[in-house]
Amino acid sequence: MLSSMSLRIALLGLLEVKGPGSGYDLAKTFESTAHHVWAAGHTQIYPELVKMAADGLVVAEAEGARGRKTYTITPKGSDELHTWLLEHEPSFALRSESALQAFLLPVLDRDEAVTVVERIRRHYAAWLAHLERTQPPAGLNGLGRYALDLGLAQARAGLGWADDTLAKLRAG
Amino acid sequence: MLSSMSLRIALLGLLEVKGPGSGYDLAKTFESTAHHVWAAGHTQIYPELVKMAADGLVVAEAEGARGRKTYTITPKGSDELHTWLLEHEPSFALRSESALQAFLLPVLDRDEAVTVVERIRRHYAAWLAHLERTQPPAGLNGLGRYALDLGLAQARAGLGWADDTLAKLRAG
DNA sequence: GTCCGCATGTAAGAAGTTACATGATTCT
DNA sequence: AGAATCATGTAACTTCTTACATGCGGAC
Repeated sequence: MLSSMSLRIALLGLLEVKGPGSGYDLAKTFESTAHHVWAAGHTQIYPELVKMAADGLVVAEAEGARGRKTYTITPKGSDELHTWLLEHEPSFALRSESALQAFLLPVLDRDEAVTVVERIRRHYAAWLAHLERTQPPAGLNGLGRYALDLGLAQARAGLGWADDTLAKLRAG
Repeated sequence: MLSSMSLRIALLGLLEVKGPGSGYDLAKTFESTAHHVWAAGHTQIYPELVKMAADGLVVAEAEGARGRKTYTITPKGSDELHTWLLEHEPSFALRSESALQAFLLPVLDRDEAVTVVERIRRHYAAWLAHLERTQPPAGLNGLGRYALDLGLAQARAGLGWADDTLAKLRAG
């Protein structure tokens, strides 16, 4: 077993809850439901499904129009999903461009720093607005509802940080 | 210019504030000060410095014991750093294993979900404790102080989410 | 019939991880 | 002398991004 393979896990989760689907379906669902926890486009998803099939985590039935393949999760795939959830210690490999900008603020003079923090603030505000518009998707058996709460909490924390920091910068 | 190159920027920031240093110095400083905003080990840093030197963002003086090279930021490097800070729109490419676990919670039964959230809670608690112990490093001219606040806010948000979620799971 | 969205992919390269390799200095 | 830590690197691999390529089906 490899160390990360989070994309696999996310795909297995969608297949387990939504039932069988094509790569295209998965890519769409990914975009609309899982994008804020793990981003991945179709160019990453298609080859990954092929590998997962080779590893016996999913099965593909080649079928219908323009070579559309429908993937179904196997018992082995379901096992892998549950094992990962129960046993994998999530890594805190943080890699955030806004946090990096925050880190580097002291190299700027005050006005520049204000500009940068205002932009970060707008980003958090936009993200928060987006999440507030997002309803936990129907037909997914609750999948994503807890992550949505987490996202909201993090976005609000970021927004609060930006406001505090702007106040500090303007006062100092 | 490439789209991301955040590692370069982080290194330029350290060189600008701390003054010249070797790859080893930078790797150490990275680990102790910037790790919570952008993780990178020496195997990534050494080759990157070579490329940055080739691009004229830093200069290396080969010197002293065991081939230790000291890198100094150039005006061009400083330019690049400031331009990035002022102009780069940070991307929100989120990729968090804990958020993914949160997303997938509904595939588990209640007791399993509680176990997973408790583990995530421990992680946020450990992170928070670590950040609370961390003092904004002296000798770095304030570098990292704002990112530290941001990290604290995010860790507290995560901890709060875990507590709320545990309450919900146990009540439901 | 032609345009648009559906649907599937490949290829090249950048970024990041893990494991390995090597030699110099300092401490005991 | 031996151990620990300083200090630098390479190689192989996985993961992710960007750009390109292709063909079907329905709408007009």
